[in-house]
Amino acid sequence: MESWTESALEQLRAASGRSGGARRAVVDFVARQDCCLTVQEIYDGVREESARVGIASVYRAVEGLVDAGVVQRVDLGDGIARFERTDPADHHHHLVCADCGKVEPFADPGLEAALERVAGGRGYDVAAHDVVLRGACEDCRPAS
Amino acid sequence: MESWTESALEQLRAASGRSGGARRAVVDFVARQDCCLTVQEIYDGVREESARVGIASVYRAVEGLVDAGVVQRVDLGDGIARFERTDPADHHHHLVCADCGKVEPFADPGLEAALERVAGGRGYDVAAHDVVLRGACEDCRPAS
DNA sequence: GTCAGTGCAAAGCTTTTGCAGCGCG
DNA sequence: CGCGCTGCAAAAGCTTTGCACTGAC
Repeated sequence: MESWTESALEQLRAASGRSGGARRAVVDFVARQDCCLTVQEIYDGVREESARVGIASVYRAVEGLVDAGVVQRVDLGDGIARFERTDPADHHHHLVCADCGKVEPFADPGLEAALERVAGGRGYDVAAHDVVLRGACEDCRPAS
Repeated sequence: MESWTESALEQLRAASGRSGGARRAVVDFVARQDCCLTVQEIYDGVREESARVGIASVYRAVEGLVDAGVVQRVDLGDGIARFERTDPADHHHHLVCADCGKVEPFADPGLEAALERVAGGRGYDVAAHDVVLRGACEDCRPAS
């Protein structure tokens, strides 16, 4: 399988012709994440390994990756944007604990099927969908 | 049917004992809306009919209404929070046009059923869910 | 060599907080 | 008639933009 990293860098290069160090560092870091991260988290993570990366470059890199379709934005309701790889092999949505803020990914074929059906039944040409479930996680639930 | 307005004001009063003019104006305005609105839109709308309402009071009123469960926050992916009535009789989700930004509500029983199934199958005690579909609306689609 | 990409800093948004005073209950 | 709600203004995030400079092609 072709690595997501290569594919992402290719997309960026196709879109603009170049790909500097910051973009490469962001792509490399995001490639190793399993779930969505805030820009601040990406910035911190990239800074820890590479260095001398401005947060503005992270925002710009992420924006380019979203436009290229290899990264998607996720809003969990706290007003901070999160981003994660668009990985067809690991399509998932998010469970957010209303109490402790924990975020867990989940996948459900039945849900996806229902979403496909909705998309097909409208005049809309649906390109993407997001689902966020909010509630109390196992740890927070017993604490009544 | 008991009006949503009365119920909302009751909830506010129960939570804090009082309900000043700004809160009443916000509740009254939101009660007449069919879909989600930004805080700025609520502020503008309330200012047009009532007057002398600070935007901070709109934020505070909305926060109280969300805590009371009569209003819910909706994130459509543009980084601006939207709010709408929690109306069990008109449960819906949102279609957002990636091109023109138009927002349309939609409802789908099959999707709701799938969501219930997902919620039931987890250790999570799911209290709410949001679904956002993104794509090109009928008006924007032909314009390739 | 050129010009997109970059880092820093400053500006722009939305949203929150401080505070004196009004007004609901 | 007390205490919470209110409006205004200032502050606090998150995000974007301006600008000179670097480095990829």
